[in-house]
Amino acid sequence: MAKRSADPSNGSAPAARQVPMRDFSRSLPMSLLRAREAVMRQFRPSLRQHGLTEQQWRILRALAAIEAVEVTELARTAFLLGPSLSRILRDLEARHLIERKTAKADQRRSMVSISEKGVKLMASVAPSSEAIYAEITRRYGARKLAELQEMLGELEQSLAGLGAGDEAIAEE
Amino acid sequence: MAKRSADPSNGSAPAARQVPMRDFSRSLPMSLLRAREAVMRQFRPSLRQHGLTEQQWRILRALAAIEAVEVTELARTAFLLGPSLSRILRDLEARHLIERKTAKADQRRSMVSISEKGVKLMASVAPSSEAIYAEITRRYGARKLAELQEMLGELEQSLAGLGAGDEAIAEE
DNA sequence: CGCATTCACTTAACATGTTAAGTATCTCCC
DNA sequence: GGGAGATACTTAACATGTTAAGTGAATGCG
Repeated sequence: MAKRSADPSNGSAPAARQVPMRDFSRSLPMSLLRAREAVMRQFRPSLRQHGLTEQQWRILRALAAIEAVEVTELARTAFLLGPSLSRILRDLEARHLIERKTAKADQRRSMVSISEKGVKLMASVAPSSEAIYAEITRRYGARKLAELQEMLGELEQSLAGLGAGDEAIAEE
Repeated sequence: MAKRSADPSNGSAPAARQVPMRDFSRSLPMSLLRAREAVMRQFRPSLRQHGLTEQQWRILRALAAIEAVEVTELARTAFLLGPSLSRILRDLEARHLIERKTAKADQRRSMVSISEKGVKLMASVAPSSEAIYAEITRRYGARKLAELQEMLGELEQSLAGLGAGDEAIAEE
């Protein structure tokens, strides 16, 4: 349908087809990207209705289960880089959805926690969020979903030691 | 190690644990996000050495296999939103890695193609990129990788009809 | 023909991703 | 106890993600 015929009538066709590679659209990164987007597309409308972005929601969820965390650990939990987290925390604090106070023992650290208002917001979002997750599980199959997550985890594991490129491994 | 004990000495512990939900870190979106990041972390150093971002590389790869495409179709192929693509094309054109000319039949459309310089750049990146992909395949297992991609594709499929939230489905 | 709609982008504006640099605090060792 | 280095963030700067609005060119229809 969307197939494009060669159309040799093009007067000055530039270079192409010179670098043979795997079919791009079937690469692992693209598969992961598309799959994740297909999933997140389901959640975004509901979050948006409540004035939350995906990342803000991640932060609130990470905070909901604990009393307080340091920013660094929160970054690890919510899988955000420090600078992103720093900005988002500033905004969430301005909206009074979280609270921050510097640790007594170490003035460098600041402990972050969810506020009452944040808890209430979460409570208003959670039902719809759970419903969407349930629908995804229903469509894809609970067993298959668990298997997929298992395989994703193993993929992570198998790449764990491969480093960020310039860090020479120290233990051998 | 990183386990945090309750520490009841906290004078004014704010709200927490109020909204029971699935363990956040095991959610499907997070699994997909972490897996993709684990994969892309392998590729980024090599791309960066050649002055390319992940998205610029996606665009060049999408262009390498064809003579020319419209921007809209390129957006679909490279899985980028129009505005992102528009900016990146502007930059790639300024670097003479791609070429653009407006279609004869329809002045609105512009046909994008990779340039000679772009082809050469791709040729210099491709070997390392293929090597990395091969190493990932080796570590994870070729069969398992194919299976994973199959499952990711099925996940996409099973969510295909679920729409962007506000579009009423017409066929039932 | 004329004009409202649609279409194919591009711009704009704001949030986040990403790397590098800055700042304040803490630790350790002399 | 004092200064070098490490730590825990925060800022800065630039690229991309994301939605909405803008622009110019086709299309359709009265």
